[in-house]
Amino acid sequence: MDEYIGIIQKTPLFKTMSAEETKKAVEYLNGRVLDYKKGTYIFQRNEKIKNIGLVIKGEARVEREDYYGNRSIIASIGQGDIFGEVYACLENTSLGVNVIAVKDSKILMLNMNKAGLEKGFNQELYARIIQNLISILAFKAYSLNRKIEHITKRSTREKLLSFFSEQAVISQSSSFDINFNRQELADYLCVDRSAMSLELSKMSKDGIIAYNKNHFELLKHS
Amino acid sequence: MDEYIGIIQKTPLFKTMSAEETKKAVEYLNGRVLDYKKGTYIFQRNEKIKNIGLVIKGEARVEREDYYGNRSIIASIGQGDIFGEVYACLENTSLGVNVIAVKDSKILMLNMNKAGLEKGFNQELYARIIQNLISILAFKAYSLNRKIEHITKRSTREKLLSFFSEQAVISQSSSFDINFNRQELADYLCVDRSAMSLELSKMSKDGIIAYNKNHFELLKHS
DNA sequence: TCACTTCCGTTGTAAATGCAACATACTCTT
DNA sequence: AAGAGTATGTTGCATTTACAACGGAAGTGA
Repeated sequence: MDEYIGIIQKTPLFKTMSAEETKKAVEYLNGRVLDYKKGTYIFQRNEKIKNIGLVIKGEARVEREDYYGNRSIIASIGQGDIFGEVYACLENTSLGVNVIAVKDSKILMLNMNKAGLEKGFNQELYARIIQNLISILAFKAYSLNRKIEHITKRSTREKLLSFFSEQAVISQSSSFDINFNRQELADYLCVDRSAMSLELSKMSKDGIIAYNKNHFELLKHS
Repeated sequence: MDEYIGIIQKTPLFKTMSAEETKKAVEYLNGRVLDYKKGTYIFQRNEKIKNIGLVIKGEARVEREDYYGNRSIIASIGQGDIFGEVYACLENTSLGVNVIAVKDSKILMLNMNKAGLEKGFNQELYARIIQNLISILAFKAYSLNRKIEHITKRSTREKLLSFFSEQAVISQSSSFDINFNRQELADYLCVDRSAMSLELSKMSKDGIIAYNKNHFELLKHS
């Protein structure tokens, strides 16, 4: 276990913790490192999970299977990423997705039960873990909310303006850089890349925005 | 305060608690009932909030203001609903929306700081509040995730099938009732109601689904 | 410099969507 | 049963979008 502490420590769940504290925390949470062969299930649909997974080595994939058996990839999970935290915190909800190892992987399983508090563990440390968990969940809800706000806009132009407007507010300036390339931005906003490029051109012609590569500026209009 | 315990107790934050425990819990969380006149701000953009609000009486509205000053309504919050829980749990993120009283309102403000744990409060009770908070946040992330999965589908038909497929999986049956009427379903999936109705007809003609009012059935195809 | 790749913008076309307007069906009240 | 009001289905049309295909620009490595 000790050899992995470096990776473990970097995850948001153990934020603000020293290596020593992380080690203790992992112990509190009943941490166990499990090996999964490429192609095997880590979590399976309809399971009720109580553990959060943390990828120490390898890679996993979250897949959803619909009514017809069609599979679609929801997310890829690499080293240092955690998964299952939402379902592990929902007692009455069984997993709606499969998590599969796409390479031979080592996964740290952490039991997030409230049990820890009662067993005379270091309470201050436990409180920090819980605090971190809350931050992770809150940030997730926050991010998803922002995304939904953009993609619920009906037209490509509105989606772009919604996104740009947010960026402007965040950077407290009418001009800002974005972290997406065109394809990524199109995926994020759920539109076609070329259609988006076209719309960007139009918006520029209409004098609403100006841009150069990944630098954008909102021009004063309404 | 005591007169409101009935309302307070019903919120998810105090789930599984008796009236007596709820009273204690509110005390732990430094609960204060504040009055807001119609039209006044409860929370304002750029604030860093530490309190969760709970509507005891009246009604509030969450609004976002974009770069151009245009306002749009994000949500309405009525008696028994809580708000601000996501931002209150994010230390470094200031509020991106305004919360405004749309009627004269009484709001219970609850301080969710980790402070409680240290001050010799009833630990078991505190743990349950935290557990409830975690459940609320996890459920929020879960719900948003599901919605995003549906609305990121590119066509109306795919969105509908994504939604129906989930309903089928949930009810473990190919036929099920839905809780939305057409307009609500259209809003949820971010499509035009009439276009959606048309698509439903087509899907029925194509033999993919059968439906009557709010009862739907997925027919075996791929 | 020359291939090679990746990213981005442009064009044309077919298809999907939003929108408005109307028709029909259902619900509720009196 | 009548009538009002609401929910749902249908139609036609204008617009938007996705998709495919291409060309140019910029970056990379030999």
